[in-house]
Amino acid sequence: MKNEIEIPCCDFMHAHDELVKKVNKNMPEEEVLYSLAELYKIFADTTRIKILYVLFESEMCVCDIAQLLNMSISAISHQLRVLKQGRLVKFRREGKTVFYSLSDDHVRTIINQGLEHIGE
Amino acid sequence: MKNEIEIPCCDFMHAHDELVKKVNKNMPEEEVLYSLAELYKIFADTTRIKILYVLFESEMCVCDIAQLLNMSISAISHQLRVLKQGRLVKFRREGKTVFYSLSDDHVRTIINQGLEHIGE
DNA sequence: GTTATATTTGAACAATCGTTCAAATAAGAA
DNA sequence: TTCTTATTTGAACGATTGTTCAAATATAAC
Repeated sequence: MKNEIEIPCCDFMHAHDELVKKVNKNMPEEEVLYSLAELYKIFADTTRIKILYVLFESEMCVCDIAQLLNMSISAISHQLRVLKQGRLVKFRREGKTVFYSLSDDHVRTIINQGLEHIGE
Repeated sequence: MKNEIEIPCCDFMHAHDELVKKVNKNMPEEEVLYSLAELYKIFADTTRIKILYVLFESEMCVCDIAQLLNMSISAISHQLRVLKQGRLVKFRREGKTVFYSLSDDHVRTIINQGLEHIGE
């Protein structure tokens, strides 16, 4: 069965006008929605979550993180770049070594809320 | 340059033993890490975030959501299934119509923390 | 039973993602 | 300079993802 143009299915909206207005008013800009989704994408991978857990304890260099997680330097470096771009970690160089650390506390809060949700 | 087996790169760990123990102690089980990543994957898409924002206001049927977001019924239904499987939304049937609503308040908290992070 | 409406589902598709591998930097030591 | 170490980067690969399309249910009305 084919839909008419513009009207996907229902003959009428169940939702009344006032509610529709309210939804449209509170819906964030497309740009904000995109940034939000991008942020959660960063948390949506076990390797990156592991890296964040490691950095909960202390700043650490790429090589130590790789050894702790038993993964290749390259894989960790690629993921640190993603975390860096999302402003979830910051870094400082000391000679040949680069030390990474958490950039703020939202990371802990978001992870803790996630844990609360799944631990029901 | 090729790595030795088991040792990815550094000649020594910068991190001392006590710290390594602490990291290993606080690292959640692989299963928990997987569930966490799965949860954030659900938030990692603008369409699903939009659906959640719509449901912040009121329970709503599939068709109304589709019209509000100007998307196909099928696309919305597929995403509602993902949200349902993640226990982020619940539903009730009323005749031919299925109404969806938020299943708990972690959703709002997680989205608000995300907004705080990007809004700096 | 048939018909119409609301929703779900499966297959297909392009697009995106995470890791590996190899090569390229960056910085200090010789 | 050359050598070694620590990290980054780009290309390639298979794996996963979101949407579309078409077909399948589910429920109510006739």
